Amino acid sequence: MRRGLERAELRGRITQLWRSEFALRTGQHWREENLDCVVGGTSVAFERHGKHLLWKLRHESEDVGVVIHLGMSGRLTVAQGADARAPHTHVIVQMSDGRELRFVDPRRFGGMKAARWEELRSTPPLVDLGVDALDPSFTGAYLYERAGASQRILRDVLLDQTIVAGIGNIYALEALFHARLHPLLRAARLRASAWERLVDAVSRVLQQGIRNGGTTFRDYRGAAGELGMNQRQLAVYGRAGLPCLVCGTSLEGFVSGGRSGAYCPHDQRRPRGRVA
DNA sequence: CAAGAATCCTGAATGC
DNA sequence: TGCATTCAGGATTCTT
Repeated sequence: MRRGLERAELRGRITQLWRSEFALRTGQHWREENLDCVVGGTSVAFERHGKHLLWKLRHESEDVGVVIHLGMSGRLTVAQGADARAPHTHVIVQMSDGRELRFVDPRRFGGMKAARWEELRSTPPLVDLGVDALDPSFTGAYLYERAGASQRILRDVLLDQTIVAGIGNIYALEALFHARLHPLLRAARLRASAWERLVDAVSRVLQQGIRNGGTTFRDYRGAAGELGMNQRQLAVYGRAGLPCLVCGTSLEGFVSGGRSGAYCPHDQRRPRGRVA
């Protein structure tokens, strides 16, 4: 998403902001959305930390930013002002060149908020996030330090954005498969070498996802509206009951914490048989 | 503390 | 065909 927006080269000035009558994510961090403060600003760059997109703007010699989270069904697209608005369009940022950045989100689990750049980086939700999953400082040693004593299952450790930011259910399950680790294994039972393996697998599945333009089951689209292709490469997510692509064993499904998952009972064995 | 459930929403798919 | 139920790339908040 970030790369697609960067490619769109939104270098003009923000002339106006339009919002639908519906709120996006409500809750502590998004309460003071302050979106109107971007009007008059000029786009500088799009950055990212985990699943949070950061739009950096210059406004009267001051750095201002917008944090965007797509939630489950959020989409950002760059459109011409005259283009028809998709259903569930909730925010439109109009640019001086006639283009618009549009936030479309049927379920409204996504969020947007604006503030001065430094404030944005030093307050929730950004300040609560762990290291980015693709940052070189995300290492086996780091994960061991943060989760090595935890009784939580590995899948949930990977989903905890305060430990490592940027991994969702799909990529967590895929990474565990590639690291040959059981998703329901308690974190405290892992050895140092396995943590390294897991970090390596996370990096590989995320980079593959980016190369393939994202994973589109239903809602995800790139900045130009294009579909992702990564759903074709998934080894375990959504494949419970189907044969493992490596060994042919029927993949096992599970539900934990209200979220479903799958793994190969042959390739992702539990070290000592006991599990969650 | 941490694990689990309920919650915020809509739409697609499935079941009867 | 129509209506009800279930489930979904997420995160927060409350309860146990």
